[in-house]
Amino acid sequence: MDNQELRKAGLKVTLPRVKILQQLEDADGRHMSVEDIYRALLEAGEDVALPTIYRALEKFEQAGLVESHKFEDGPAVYELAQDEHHDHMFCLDTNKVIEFVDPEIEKRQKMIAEQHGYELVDHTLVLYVRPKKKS
Amino acid sequence: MDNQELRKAGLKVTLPRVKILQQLEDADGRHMSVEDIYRALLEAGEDVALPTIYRALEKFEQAGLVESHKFEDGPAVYELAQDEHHDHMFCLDTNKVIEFVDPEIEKRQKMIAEQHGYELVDHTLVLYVRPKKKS
DNA sequence: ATGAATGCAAAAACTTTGCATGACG
DNA sequence: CGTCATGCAAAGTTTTTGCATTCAT
Repeated sequence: MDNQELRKAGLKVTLPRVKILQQLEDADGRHMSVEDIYRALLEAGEDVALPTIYRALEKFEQAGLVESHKFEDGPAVYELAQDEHHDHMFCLDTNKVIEFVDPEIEKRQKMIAEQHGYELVDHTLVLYVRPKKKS
Repeated sequence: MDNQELRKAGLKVTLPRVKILQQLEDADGRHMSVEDIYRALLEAGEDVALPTIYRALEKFEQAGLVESHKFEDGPAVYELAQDEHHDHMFCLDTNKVIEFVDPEIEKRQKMIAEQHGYELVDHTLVLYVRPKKKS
């Protein structure tokens, strides 16, 4: 099943790639770092080298299968690409990541870029938040 | 004059700190990496160690004197803190950085955080753009 | 068979830390 | 003077690269 995804993306189907993709699927929305994937595979008895994971994810991203993000400091994290674009909210207390979309914000970004004579290629928007304290 | 800024911020006024702050002032809006500052100081005949620059900027940022940003990959870049908050547009062709503010986007960010039960502490918004191609 | 992917080791890029010395207040 | 900043060297973290071997098609 992953094989189809990879093949469809024009990527050679190898065991490491299938396993890495599976990890992201099993993560079911949670964002994983390369290290996370590496350790998860180790525990599953699969021994995949770190550079392989970096290279696979790079390919996956180029193919549009996954997206990477960098929150605050720390390593890049990866998630399966979803149908609709979304931005992220990062909770500074719990490190929890929440996804959201705001059509109005999206629209204005495009508008602002164009007002400056540019074409909007991509954007990153991360809201750093804390649980609202009840007063 | 920088001395006042530093003193006012409760920071000990040392030669390296003054020189570093000067570089950011001379940069006049352009964002500088630690390496940029380091080399600029070297060329100016000032010999300041890299860790000193990192540590000084860390202090400056805590004191609200400077802001740091990370665009795509590459090193963190620093700029003098300005009165009003702003976001950034990063040109993928020229690496030029353009600053902008959109009150509507600001408002909606806050709203979205609150709708999810959070308090908006900070945010990063970077538009990655390319010069509009004339068709 | 051929080109691409892997694994290993090594390096690169950026940043931080430990510790002895020196400077600010 | 006591404390904090500095410089140096070394290490830490994350990511990339070179190269020989293996694998997919």
